[in-house]
This record gives sequence, structure tokens and C-alpha cells, in this order.
Amino acid sequence: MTATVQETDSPSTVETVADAITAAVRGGRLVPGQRLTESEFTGRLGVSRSSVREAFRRLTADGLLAAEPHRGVTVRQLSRREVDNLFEVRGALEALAVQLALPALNAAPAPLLALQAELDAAAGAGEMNRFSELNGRFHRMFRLYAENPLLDETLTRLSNSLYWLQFRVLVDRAEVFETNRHHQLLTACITADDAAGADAAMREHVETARRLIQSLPDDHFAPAAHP
Amino acid sequence: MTATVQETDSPSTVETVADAITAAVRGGRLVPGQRLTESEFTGRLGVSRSSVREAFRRLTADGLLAAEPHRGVTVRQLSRREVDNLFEVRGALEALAVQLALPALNAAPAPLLALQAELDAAAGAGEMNRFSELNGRFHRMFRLYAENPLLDETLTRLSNSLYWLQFRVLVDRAEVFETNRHHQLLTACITADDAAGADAAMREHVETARRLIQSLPDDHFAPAAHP
DNA sequence: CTGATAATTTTGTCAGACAATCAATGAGAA
DNA sequence: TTCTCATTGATTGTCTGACAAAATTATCAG
Repeated sequence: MTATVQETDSPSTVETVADAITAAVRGGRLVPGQRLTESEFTGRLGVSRSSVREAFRRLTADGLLAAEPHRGVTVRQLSRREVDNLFEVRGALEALAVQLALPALNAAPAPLLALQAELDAAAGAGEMNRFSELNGRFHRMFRLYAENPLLDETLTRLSNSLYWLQFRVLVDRAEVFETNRHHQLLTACITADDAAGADAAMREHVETARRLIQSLPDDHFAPAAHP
Repeated sequence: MTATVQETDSPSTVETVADAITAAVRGGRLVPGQRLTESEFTGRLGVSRSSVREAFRRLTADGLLAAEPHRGVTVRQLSRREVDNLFEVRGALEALAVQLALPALNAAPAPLLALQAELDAAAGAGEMNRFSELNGRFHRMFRLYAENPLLDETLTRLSNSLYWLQFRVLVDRAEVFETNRHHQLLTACITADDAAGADAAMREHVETARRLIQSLPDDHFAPAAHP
């Protein structure tokens, strides 16, 4: 991942560039499918091509950009098939994270319960932005308590690829609040030390996210590669 | 992944470098933990630093090398903890691959059965190299039939990180032949369309691989980062 | 032998260059 | 007019050479 534990040292040039691009994507100034040229950034940021190229590669590895030989990079845009592929992997890994995190969370459920309370409040008040933010925190909590850096990185990569679609869902689909029932169920299973139930709840939650994303209109997806 | 479907076009320079390094690792000329300098390869292969640096990054993304700022890259060497982390992820993903591949393999089991027969023969004859090769084919078959490129890439990356340890196990541990019982069990579950059984068999198989690797002496592992 | 300092190596980044490839454009053919 | 194809322009892939910062190694005093 681009983000490491220690960020004390002055950020390197490529880190600066990578952060700028990430911010632009997060801020919607760069949209999925959009092409990024090297010159665009060498000029604006006053850095050399080497640094821009490396930043491109790093973000490609992070799942935020997609690279094609001789054609440069684009903000990653998934096809519907790729979304399905991604969610198959994500389901398995989020379920794993829950299993790994369960003992620790069951032993010290306070943070989870606090977060759940905030989720309930946001859902009740219909605050989408807040709910979105909290939803992210919810998932990250499992990754954190799972204490498996590789799992965390892998899930983060998947999450990066999904950023925009997830955002569209949060903005367009009021149904997202219904997913809070999954959160509640999951939280209940954790406190009850019910591993099987937690596994099922997380898989159901992920599957619902997949369905919501797939319900978005075609123009949010890349055309299928294979006819 | 470095390997793509189509390899028709003449290999680019960085591809050449990456392949050379991969071959050196596979051939044991570069051992885990060993440091690679850029000059080493610019000289020997007659290419520029740009290409070597990019090859390093690509192989790092592929899990074969590890990079540290200002310290260059080394052939990736896992700590025991990282091995455990990796196998947790691997178990979940190999199990997923089996689930996804099951329908197709159950419908057309001929290739699987043929491979199983070869495995049995190799195990019976005690041919380690052959068994190792077939074992790899066995796992790749599930990834292939799962028809999920992302899953395939992710598992390949994990496999790359494990290359050397897996190799040592194959060379040092006669117990590997016992794992063929898992193959047989798995094959049986596939042909019987027993999803739950296949899942359990694969997880058991992966867990055994983890135990075998962890049974290797300490000098095959990187020292733990955090005490 | 130990620790501090200097010399050497290596990486990170920059600048400029050129060929290969891709994208767009416009001319000619149907 | 519309389609096809060659020309043009932009962009990427790669090379060369350079330099400062950081890390590694060698050197030397205590």
C-alpha cells in the first residue's frame, strides 16, 4: 500500500504526486475511465517524468489506476464482470477478517458498540455522508483487529478500485440505510461470540453491497472486454 | 501480474529484465533476503536504470521482491508471522477458488482425474520434482476453472512470495507425499459435487502446507520485524 | 575492539533526447 | 456522403548523463 505506518520522514516526491492524484480522484476531479498523461502532472506539480511514472505505477498497484501498455493510465473503471469478480474475493476476505477479529472484538467490544451506535444515529437521521464515513470505519475496524497486514492491504486495494461506485451508491441509493441491519446483526453476533452467524452476516452484507452497485446504470461501468 | 494472456508482441525491455530476475530466483541464483542493486543489472543486461527500476517495481508488486526506501530491493523473504498471515489469506482464497470451480469441474472432470492419476503415480514413485510440478498444476487448475482473473492474480502473487519456502519443503520433507491424500479427497468431493467437503478438504490441504513450511529451520525465515 | 569519521556506493530525482506506438486528422476511393 | 487509409501530432518506452541525499563500507583514533 502507499500508506505506511511511519510517515515521519519528509514525503518523497513520488509520494507527493501519488497523494495529489489520490486526492483528485477522491475529490471527483478525476473520474473513472479518465485518462492521465504524464505531462499533465510534470507541468502542474513541477516534477520530472520519472516521479510521475513511478506514482502512476504505485497507484496502479494500489488498484486506483489502471495501466495499459503504450496507452498510459486511466482512473480505474470496472466492468460489471470485474465487479462480480471483485466481490467474490471481497466476500471471502471480509468474512475471514471477521473470523480473525472476533476473539479480540468479543473480548473488548466497546469500540465496536460505540461505532454501531453512531451508525444507528446516522442511519436514523438519514445522514448519508456521515453514514458512508462510518461504514468505512466499521469495515476497517475488522481489518484492524484481524491483525493481518496482508489481509488489510489486499482489502484496501479492492476498496480503492471500488471507491467511485461505492460513492455513487451512497449518493444515489437510499437503500444503503437498510444495510445497517447487517451491521447490527454482525455486531450482535460478535458480542454473542457466534462465529458462524458473523460469517454469514458479513457475507450477506457484502453481497448486498454488490447488488446495490450492480443496480447502478450502465454508464458507471467499463464495457465488457470480452464480447 | 507480469504474465498476460497475449505474449505475441515483442517483449519490452522491462519485461526482459523482469523475466531474467524471475528466472534467477527460480533457478536459485538469487536467494531470499539477497539484495539486488540496479547497477548489477544495467551492466549485465545492457539496459538503462529506468528499465531495471521498473522491473524491480513490477516484481515487487508481484510479490517476488521486497522494496525498502533508500535501501533498494531484496528477494522477498517472509518472517514466520508473515507466513501465517499469508496462509490465512491463502486458505480463504483457495477455498473460494474450489467453490467457484466446482460446477465446471464436476461437469467435466476428465482433466482433473487425469491430473490426479499423474499425482498418484508421482507420489507412488517418490518423484519429488514431478510431484512438485503436478501439485502446482493441480492448484492452478482450480484457479483457471474459477474464471476469476482477480482471484487468480491474487493467489499467484501469494504463491510467488512462497516460492522458495515451498521449494525447500518439497526438497526436504518427505511428508509432502502425504498431502496427496488431500488431493484425492478433494478430487473425490469434486466428482461427488460435495461443496462443503471440498471446502474443508482444501482448507485442510492449505493448513498442512503451512505446517510443513513452519517446520523448516529458522534460517529460512526473515527475523520478526516487531518484537 | 569500539566508536567516530571519512570515502564510496547506491538510490531518488531531474533534464533532455529519440524511436515506437497510439490517436486524430484529412485526403482519396467507393 | 461515408468509409478507408496514409500523414501528422501527441504520448509512452527507453536511453544517457547528472547530482544530492541517504546508506554502506572503509579508515582511523582512542
